[in-house]
Amino acid sequence: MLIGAVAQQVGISRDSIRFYEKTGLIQSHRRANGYKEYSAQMVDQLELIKLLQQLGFSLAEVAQMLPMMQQGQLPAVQVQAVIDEKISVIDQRIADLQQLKARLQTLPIGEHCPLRRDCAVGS
Amino acid sequence: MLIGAVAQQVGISRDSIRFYEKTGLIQSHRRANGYKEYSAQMVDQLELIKLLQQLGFSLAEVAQMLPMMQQGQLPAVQVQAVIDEKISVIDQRIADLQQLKARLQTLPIGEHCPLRRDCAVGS
DNA sequence: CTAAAGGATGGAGTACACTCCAAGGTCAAG
DNA sequence: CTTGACCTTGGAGTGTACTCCATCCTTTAG
Repeated sequence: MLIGAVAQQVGISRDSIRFYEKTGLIQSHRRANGYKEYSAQMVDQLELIKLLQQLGFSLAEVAQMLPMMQQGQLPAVQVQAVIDEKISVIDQRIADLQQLKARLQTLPIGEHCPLRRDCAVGS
Repeated sequence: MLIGAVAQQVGISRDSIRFYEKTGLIQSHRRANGYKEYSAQMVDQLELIKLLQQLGFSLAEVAQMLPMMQQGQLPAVQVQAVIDEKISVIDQRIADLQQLKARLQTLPIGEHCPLRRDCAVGS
């Protein structure tokens, strides 16, 4: 596939893809005419990148996680350590989010106010 | 408290605090000498800001969430809608993180490789 | 009285992740 | 053989969130 098709399928811009390539996050090969050619797996890979980013990982972190996730078979011991570390980051983040959610849910929202003029509604 | 003490307690820079103030996220009042004075609650507030940011909310979003969270008594209906929206964002984020964690945990890490030369360990 | 440790301000600079633009090449359709 | 849609590169510009710097003011210790 060419860049435009990939961009459309993943739902990101061509410029983002070019940017990722420039920074070495992804690779492509060239057609005879100089156009970049992307495989179907690239769509998956870019979707993964997109997801990881939405979850708050920086591109540097994504670059670290990608090779672990995209391959079917993985090196070993040291990689497991990195994965464990990422998992604990994720666990912490989940815990924080749950705590935040609880905090939001238990806010005392009073019958107070609905339409009274002594009620200062922000906006 | 003065800015330095607050910064140290929260674990952020004075410049960050000044930046938050410049953008209207927080407020302080002045001492007679022109120095900014911060209350003890400001420490809590800044810790909340820090947490929300770590969870991936932008300062704009934090600005929207802060007034809801710091007050004891809240306006009402429309605010509840905003809170519900934030909670669903949080739920989605938790779900994604859990899925990602599962994906990381089920990666096929082979006995493959530990110290063989045909093993391409990234770095 | 002076020096050091803080505080204030304004403005420039930085890192990250794009985003936009200009100038030009490629290719299928009419 | 031109038009239009798509591709290329390089480089400039943007938004967010700081970070650093220079210059100046205030307060406390010696």
